[in-house]
Amino acid sequence: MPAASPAARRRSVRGRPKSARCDDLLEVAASVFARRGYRQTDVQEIADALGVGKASLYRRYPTKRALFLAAADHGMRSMRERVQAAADRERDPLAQLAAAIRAYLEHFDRHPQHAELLIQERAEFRDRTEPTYFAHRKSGISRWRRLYQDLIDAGRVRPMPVDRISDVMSSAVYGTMFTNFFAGHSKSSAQQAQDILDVVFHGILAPGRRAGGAVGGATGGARRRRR
Amino acid sequence: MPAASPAARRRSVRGRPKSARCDDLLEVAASVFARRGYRQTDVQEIADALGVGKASLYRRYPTKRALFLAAADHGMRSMRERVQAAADRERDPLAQLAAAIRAYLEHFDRHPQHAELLIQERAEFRDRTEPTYFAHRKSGISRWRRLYQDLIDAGRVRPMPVDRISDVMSSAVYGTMFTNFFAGHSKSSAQQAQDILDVVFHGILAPGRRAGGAVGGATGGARRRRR
Amino acid sequence: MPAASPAARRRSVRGRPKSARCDDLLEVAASVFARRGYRQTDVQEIADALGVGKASLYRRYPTKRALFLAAADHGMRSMRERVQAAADRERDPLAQLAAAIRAYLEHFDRHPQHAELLIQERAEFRDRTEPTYFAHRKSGISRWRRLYQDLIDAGRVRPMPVDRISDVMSSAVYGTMFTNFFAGHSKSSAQQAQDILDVVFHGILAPGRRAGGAVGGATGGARRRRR
Amino acid sequence: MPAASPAARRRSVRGRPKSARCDDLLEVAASVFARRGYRQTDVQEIADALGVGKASLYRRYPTKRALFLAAADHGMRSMRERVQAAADRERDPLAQLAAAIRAYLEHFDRHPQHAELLIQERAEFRDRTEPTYFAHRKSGISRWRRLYQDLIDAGRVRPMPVDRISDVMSSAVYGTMFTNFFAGHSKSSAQQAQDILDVVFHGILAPGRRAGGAVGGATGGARRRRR
DNA sequence: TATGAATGAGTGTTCATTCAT
DNA sequence: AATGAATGAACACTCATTCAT
Repeated sequence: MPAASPAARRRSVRGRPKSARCDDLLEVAASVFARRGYRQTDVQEIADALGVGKASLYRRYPTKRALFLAAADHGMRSMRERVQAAADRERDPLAQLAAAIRAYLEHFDRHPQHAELLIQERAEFRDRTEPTYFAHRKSGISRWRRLYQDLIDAGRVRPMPVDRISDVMSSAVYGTMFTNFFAGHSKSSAQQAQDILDVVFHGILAPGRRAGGAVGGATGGARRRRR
Repeated sequence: MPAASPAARRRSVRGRPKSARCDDLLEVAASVFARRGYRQTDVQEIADALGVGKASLYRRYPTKRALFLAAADHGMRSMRERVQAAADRERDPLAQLAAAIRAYLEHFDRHPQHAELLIQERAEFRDRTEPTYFAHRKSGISRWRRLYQDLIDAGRVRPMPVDRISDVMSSAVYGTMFTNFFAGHSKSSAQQAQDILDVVFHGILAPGRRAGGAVGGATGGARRRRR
Repeated sequence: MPAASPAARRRSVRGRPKSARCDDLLEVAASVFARRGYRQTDVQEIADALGVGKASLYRRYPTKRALFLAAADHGMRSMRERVQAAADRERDPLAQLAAAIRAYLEHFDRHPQHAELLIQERAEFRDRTEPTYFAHRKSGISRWRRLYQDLIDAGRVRPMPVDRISDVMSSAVYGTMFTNFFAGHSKSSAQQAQDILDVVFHGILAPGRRAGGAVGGATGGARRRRR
Repeated sequence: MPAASPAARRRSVRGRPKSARCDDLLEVAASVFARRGYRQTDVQEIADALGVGKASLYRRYPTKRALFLAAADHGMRSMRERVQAAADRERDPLAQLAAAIRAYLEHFDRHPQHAELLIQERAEFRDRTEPTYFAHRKSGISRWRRLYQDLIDAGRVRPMPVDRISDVMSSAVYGTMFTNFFAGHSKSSAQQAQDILDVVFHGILAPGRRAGGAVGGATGGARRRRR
């Protein structure tokens, strides 16, 4: 189908489910929102980028805000799918974890607009009951909590509250993503994933000195069971 | 005040003297910007909060943007001072690190508006060559890199690239701060600092299993098996 | 309307059709600008006078300045058309000249706002490369220069540089218009035209004394006696 | 007195009558108003140019408007003085007229800011009962009307209403001044004065054809008494 | 008196949203 | 249904004038 006119193209998909075109729409919207920022984005720009009239956009999404949030949700959903799929391709739990982190960093690396939208969302819609990202994170986190618990039960991970693992791991990954986004990459996503895992798996203290630390030790609920 | 020259003295009393305190001004501006968001904030609101005329603000800061950036810089500066001071109160390097992390998390806990401004800045001024936060971070990071190297030299931390420690630690702390900010606290800042240190110092793997991991091995290489 | 193609036809009815008449718009704008002055005129006032929204004006003219200049150009264009038409109705060259002057003065008499805009333009847009009036004047002057030359060739006008006739005539007419505008009329436009023509055609010196004047001699040179 | 400091200079004229410094002040104000336009001129700019505080200006002139009008009046007064003086230096009435026109054009040539202020005044203060220029003109015109009448009585100027001479002459001179101002000079002021006088004194029609004109002739009150 | 600081009232321009085809 | 025109509500910034030394 070489170079159909927009009108013809549109006609040719008549009857196709809306969702396909809707995905395109949200991708385009995400790009524009990310490139220009929410406030700087004129709805007309998105309409132009899509080759449709402005009012047609308003037909599908009642407000600019709704359009933006749909685009943000779409980005998060596609990220989660990618991460899930990457994890599912591995068998070993630790390998699953590694794959997930890699996939996560790589996703935002390849789709920085999705990271941008997280920022924009927070900046503009501080009132939203739950930010898109954390809504998704919460619903995705249980898989990993289960995984951590299984590893502890299997003796591969030392006994400790799964919350602690989960929180630190999430923060490290999340912080890396934002740092990349804000300040640019210094290393590849794969290398960054390696680094996180090396530190989180093995710690940084020299083996012989582990027990004696004045900090990070048994105090404050971080009571290590082993001595 | 060692006897100013008559001319200088006269100049100093010419006209109506300045009135408002500059630090207060930036604190108030930061609060309003954080509460309402950059775009939603009418400069008039800040003027009202200060009890001054809008034009008086424009006398000191030529644009809304300049006022905002001054407030953001002010917030970062005060955070850094607090963190430095906390670290300086400790003697042991690991204790310094712990104190710094605690102070960092506590600062943003007590002054969430400073975190908010980081978001707002990114959302509105994507073009700024270097975001405030990272400008400050870069200039503050060297202290910690030296500290990590000293710990390695002293045999207290196992040999590894200081970059790796620095990046993971920074990301974990930064990610925790943003998570707190976006999704609220589940634990106290002190506890969160403990958790980070426990994981980063000791790792999560059970001692017996450390060497054999298929992933997260100690090697620096990005030995990716797939792709 | 010879059967537009379906595509063109469809495009032509896309969206809400334009409504307001452009000439009316500029006439109204000219009146308001003239009545209140450029700076004192709030664009809203023009919109109100037209019964449209302010933003609708900005749709057609991107800035207040552009709107003003369009109104000024419109005024000059309509003046020139009127003058041309009046001259074209006459056959004899001298009668053409008389008709043109009369029409010119009458135009500004009936549309004083067009004179006002010339003043306003100069006052506000000193930087404009060429004032509207003189751009129009330059392009209209050649007709008259040719006419003067023909009259000299035909022996009806005494030999002299056409520039001199053209400059003095233009200035007299232009000065009369501005005087009327600033200070009000003391006579009808037709009478003023008569007066100018009487003086410029016949001079004021008594016939017998013509040759001997100490000043204003017929020579082209700037034979200044002093300085 | 080589290069006194502003303060010293000011001190050195203490006791001197106000008017001298007032003239300087108005000249400076005129320059700034002319260079930037009335609206674009910030009172601060004039204060800076004078090396005084803004409030000190407000002490002498209660409003920006009053300051401007004083500057405009000052410019007109100095023009009239110059023109009067030039005319007074001549003995022959026609030479007086010539000298006055030359002086007038030369004044605005050398002080274009005075022309600018006439424009600005009209643009900004349309409500002023009588524009500065015409107030001055009216009070200065009687001299010339008397002069024209004397010339008619003496038989040097053909019998005609003095109004007609006065109006056409004034308009030609006024129009030339504005044309120079708006569109730049094509000739020297002295040459322009010559041209005006040549045309107004001798007319442009060839001597033999004078009587027969279809226009500019005896109609409309312009009834030439001589045949 | 002379001054610089302070400010309130005013305005050009934008754009999300609605309307009329 | 689809579209471009129309628009009201909003807001950053200016500056003549006043105020407090």
